[in-house]
Amino acid sequence: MALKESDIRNIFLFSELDNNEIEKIKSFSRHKTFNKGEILFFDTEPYQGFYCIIEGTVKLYKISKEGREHIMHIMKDGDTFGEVPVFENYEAVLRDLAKYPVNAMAIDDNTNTIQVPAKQFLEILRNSNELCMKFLSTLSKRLKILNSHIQGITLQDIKKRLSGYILSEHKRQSEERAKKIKVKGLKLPVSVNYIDLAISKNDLASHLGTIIETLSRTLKKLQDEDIIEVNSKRILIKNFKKLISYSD
Amino acid sequence: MALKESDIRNIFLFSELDNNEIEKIKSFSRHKTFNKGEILFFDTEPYQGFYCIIEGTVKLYKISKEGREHIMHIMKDGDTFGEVPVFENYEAVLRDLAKYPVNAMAIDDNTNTIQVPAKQFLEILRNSNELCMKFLSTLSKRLKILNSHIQGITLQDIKKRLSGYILSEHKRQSEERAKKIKVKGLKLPVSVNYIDLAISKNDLASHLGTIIETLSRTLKKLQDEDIIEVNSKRILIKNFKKLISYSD
DNA sequence: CGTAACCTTGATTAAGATCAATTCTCGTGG
DNA sequence: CCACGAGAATTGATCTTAATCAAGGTTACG
Repeated sequence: MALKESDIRNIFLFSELDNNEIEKIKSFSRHKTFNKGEILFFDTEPYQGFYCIIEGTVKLYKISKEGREHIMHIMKDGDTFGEVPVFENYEAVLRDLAKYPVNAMAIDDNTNTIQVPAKQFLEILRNSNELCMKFLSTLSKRLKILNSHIQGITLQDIKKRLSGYILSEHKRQSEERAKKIKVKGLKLPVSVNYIDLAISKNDLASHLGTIIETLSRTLKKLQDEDIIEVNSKRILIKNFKKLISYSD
Repeated sequence: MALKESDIRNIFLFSELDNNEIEKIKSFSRHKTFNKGEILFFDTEPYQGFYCIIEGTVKLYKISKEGREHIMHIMKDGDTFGEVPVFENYEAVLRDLAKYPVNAMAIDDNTNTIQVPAKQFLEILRNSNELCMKFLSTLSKRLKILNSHIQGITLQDIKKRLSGYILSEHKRQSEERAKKIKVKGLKLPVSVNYIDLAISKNDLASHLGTIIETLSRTLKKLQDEDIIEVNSKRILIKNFKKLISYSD
């Protein structure tokens, strides 16, 4: 399947480039599709370039010596990842000495991506202030997310972290729905009081810095307090106020 | 005390700007000095612009509802911080609605800083690809640091985190020494097998995601294993190999 | 040399991890 | 349409790490 221009324009980073630049990026980028469980890259691998997600979900994670996993980020449609080495260790990238900073695995079937090679891309970047500003915005948003991630893990117990996650997912999924209504004209409910877990409970636990048993118990606690109701992948929010009060 | 051009050039971000740009930045930036314990900004405060450290040390931290503190970053000479809102929430900055993302406190006396107002700065940024690239590099380095920070906190116990910190400080202080020899021609020992703690043990504990009692016990454990020797602020490294093996 | 800030050490507690045993869910083939 | 089996999730019992609470010791500095 060939790369479409519209796919590229849906990537936030590239959304405002001119046709000429889009053409260039199309010409040297590779289109790659992954199934659930397939690896995009390991953190031991030589750096090849960054990825953009056209459609699907990718988890970025680290593994400890003992085999424990922690998910740093869940990336979705329109997101970009693995760009850090381009700016952080530019020299190393040019000399093929850089490595990927994390592991990346597809967690949806048919996860559809573009791989953008670093070297060719750098030339476009140097001539496009617009693109630089987009990258600055992207990296800043990521810094903000990592910041609150650290805050959660170091300053909040698991009940609070889970409450925060449910609320932020509710927000994200609402925005997602609003976007679909706007772009595709779909008739979707504007506002709902539930979230649908987009990832497995195992992955959620790993993202919250805990393990699945503890997550299970914590979900039950929130349910026992009549704050949420869990039906497999769907979590109904019955008491927003209390959930917000837990999440700080 | 007036701002000197050489002070500005020592800030990594501004090191390669032309004289004209340096003059502009000088003209609208404010020179501010803080003593130990003084606050640069709180995370509840309206955003005024970012800071550069000419000399001194600043801790960036968050506080939980219960009053526990976690130090995200320790910033030193030449470092910049608080730039994220400029790129992350540009609109909000222009309308004076943005807030600082963390709290910042000086932890050295006579911490000497420049405060750069966001609005005027944005105009220079838009016309300088060079400056954009510098920022991309700065933010990427910070992302990398936050990444390993999360990794440490979620995947390593305190002994490992402490070992890692000692080694990274040893590296940083060695580079610092090398720089001073080069720039000022000082006669310093090129290589030493100790580190001098630049921050209080309380702050170190908070940075490692623990409390001072646990830090104290962990230092003692490493000392009992004959890996380090602690003399108040100086930590002698007696067994690099073991320290490295602990730090992953 | 006195006092406050900093640090160490000990005893106890608590949150969450680990280990182990079921149970639930869902896709596949008979 | 049902039975089977595998992976996912739940639940319980126990263990571990590090936090909390409490007391005493050190250091630095006016």
